[in-house]
Amino acid sequence: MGRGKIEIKKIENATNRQVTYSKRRNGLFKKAQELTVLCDAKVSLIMFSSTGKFHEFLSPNISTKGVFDLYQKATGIDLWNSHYERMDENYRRLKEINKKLRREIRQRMGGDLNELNIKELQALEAKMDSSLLAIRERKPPLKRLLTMFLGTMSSKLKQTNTRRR
Amino acid sequence: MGRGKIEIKKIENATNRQVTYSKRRNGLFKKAQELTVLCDAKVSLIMFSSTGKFHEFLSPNISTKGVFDLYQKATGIDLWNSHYERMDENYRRLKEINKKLRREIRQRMGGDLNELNIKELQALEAKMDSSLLAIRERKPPLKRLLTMFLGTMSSKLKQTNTRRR
DNA sequence: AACTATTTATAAGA
DNA sequence: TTCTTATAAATAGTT
Repeated sequence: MGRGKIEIKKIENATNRQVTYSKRRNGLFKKAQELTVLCDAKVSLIMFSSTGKFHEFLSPNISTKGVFDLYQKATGIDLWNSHYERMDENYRRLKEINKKLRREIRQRMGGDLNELNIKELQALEAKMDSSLLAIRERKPPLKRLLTMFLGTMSSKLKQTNTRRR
Repeated sequence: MGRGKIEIKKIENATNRQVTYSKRRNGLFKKAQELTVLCDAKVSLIMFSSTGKFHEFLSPNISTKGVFDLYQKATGIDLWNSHYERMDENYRRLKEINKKLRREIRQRMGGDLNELNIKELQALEAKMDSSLLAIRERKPPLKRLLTMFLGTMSSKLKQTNTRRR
């Protein structure tokens, strides 16, 4: 639609490409706007030019985060999922490390201090287990789990260090 | 563009609205496709009809995740923000724990084994530092950092356990 | 889902 | 960039 028909292939001249991008971007935005109003639709249109310039259109009364959430519901692709999978994986790894540390401590040291450490570690593990249960139900941030784990670990170390002095 | 001019306002008749949505949606997708090819642009177009039906167009050689990452860079609105903040925070906490563990080991044990551990831990820490630098530049998954840390930790423990037997 | 009279978008030029 | 305008393309109303 113009003075001549054009083939749909990359415009090699960078200036022409830029001009066409600018014109057609406006056209696309206008169409998106019209669709939004005419059909009461939600539209998210995000574009990056070949030079990396960013432009977006977003229907009123929706946010990018909102689109993102709807997208996940619609596609079943949970972009946050890998996050929680990693959390689980890290939890298992921490637990494994925990076991090895406990074994190492048992091998290296004897006596009440060792026993106390084991008890503390067991209590920690129970805490982590229940915490993980809660997380699996409601998926709160990783932060909470690690804060709990590291906080307990930290105070344990402080105690044992103090005890030795 | 049609038999008559229309006003841009919500089409009240639900059937007409649906028909228009379908027609214009196809038009928008075609335009998005053409823009992608002509201008070598990256386009993400996500739409939800008034009845909640989902449709999307995505330029080849980009993912929805990729668009969101670019979106964040462009806008400064970081939807994954808390994720990476947590990663940084966890890194600092792990490093702190690391220091405490090293101090504890130094206090509890002496000899070559201890020196070796310190060297290994220092090497680990250097690895983590450079890894974190890379992460701050390119933001790869948390997994990579932790896998590196835990993997090294794990093999270190295996070595020290074996050495004792 | 097709058709087609019209409106709208836009390619090329200024 | 912005405007102009001849022409291509999209689509509103109809079948």
